[in-house]
Amino acid sequence: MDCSSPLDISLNLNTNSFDSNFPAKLPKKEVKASTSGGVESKWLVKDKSASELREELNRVSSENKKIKEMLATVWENYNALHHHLEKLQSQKSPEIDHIEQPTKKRKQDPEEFLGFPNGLSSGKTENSSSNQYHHHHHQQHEQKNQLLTCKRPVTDSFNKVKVSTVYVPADSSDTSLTVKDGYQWRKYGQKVTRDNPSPRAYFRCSFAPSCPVKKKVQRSAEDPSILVATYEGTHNHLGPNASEGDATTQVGSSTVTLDMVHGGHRLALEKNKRGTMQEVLVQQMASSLTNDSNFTAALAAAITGRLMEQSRT
DNA sequence: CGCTTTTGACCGGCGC
DNA sequence: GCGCCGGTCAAAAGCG
Repeated sequence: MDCSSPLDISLNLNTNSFDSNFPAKLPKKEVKASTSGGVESKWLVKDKSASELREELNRVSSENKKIKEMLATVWENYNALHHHLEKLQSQKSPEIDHIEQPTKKRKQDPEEFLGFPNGLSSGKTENSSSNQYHHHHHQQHEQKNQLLTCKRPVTDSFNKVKVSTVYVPADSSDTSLTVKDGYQWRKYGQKVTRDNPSPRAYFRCSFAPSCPVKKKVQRSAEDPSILVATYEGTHNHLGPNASEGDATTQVGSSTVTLDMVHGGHRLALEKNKRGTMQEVLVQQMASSLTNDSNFTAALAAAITGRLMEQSRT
């Protein structure tokens, strides 16, 4: 995994200062030293209003504590979800299909679509998908619809087309719907969908037709700074720049590896129907943390870094 | 000149 | 059957 990133994504939410006795213990001089610029002079000048400062410090530290707790909860939820998912995958549970949502809708909402049960592995080990492609994409299409609509009973074709969803932070001013993942893609269509003002781009692997993989990229309706890439199928060749199965995403100068295959902690935020509650919880927490998209992005990057760190140890 | 992207047309599934 | 919608096709334009 390539997680060396030029981007500074250290969890800079005062987690370094999460030492429980941080606020009480810290002498004012240290506070002064740890702050910078104009803020520093402010601290110096207001030396006499120490009680005010202490109050503010306490307030900030309690906020930090809350954030820390939230992150811990997110992490717990993530782990729980992850374990659950692994269990399901190992069992190849057939009943995964008929959980909730007996929706009569023709198609699921995009956000629901993102909660695709099969979404976790881009299938490095799965190569049966390539077999069916030369029957043409109709079959694939059928299977996909089968999956989407939950209309028919589960058959063993269920697992043939791997679908995974990857959330990639991207500059919201960047209108190009490109997610660099080490593979070469050829765009074959673009559509504006009903539930999302931003268009959806359709890509095929440039190795097509021998490689059946397709991807859809669309800006998240909720958070325009996030690109949602949906991969369908499995590459039957090695990627030109990346190890197979890893989606190495370059955002600006930073490189974030989105490992969708290995058992370790994944960076991609992926939804599972059974994990929807957790996901919603996470999102609510996230939105309650801030309305500032910059903060959100920084937080996401920070969490990503932490997850990566832990997954390596 | 060949490859890629753009974009309107077309197709098939689905709900009403 | 009709209209809506997502997905795909394919001709034209763009680009190196």
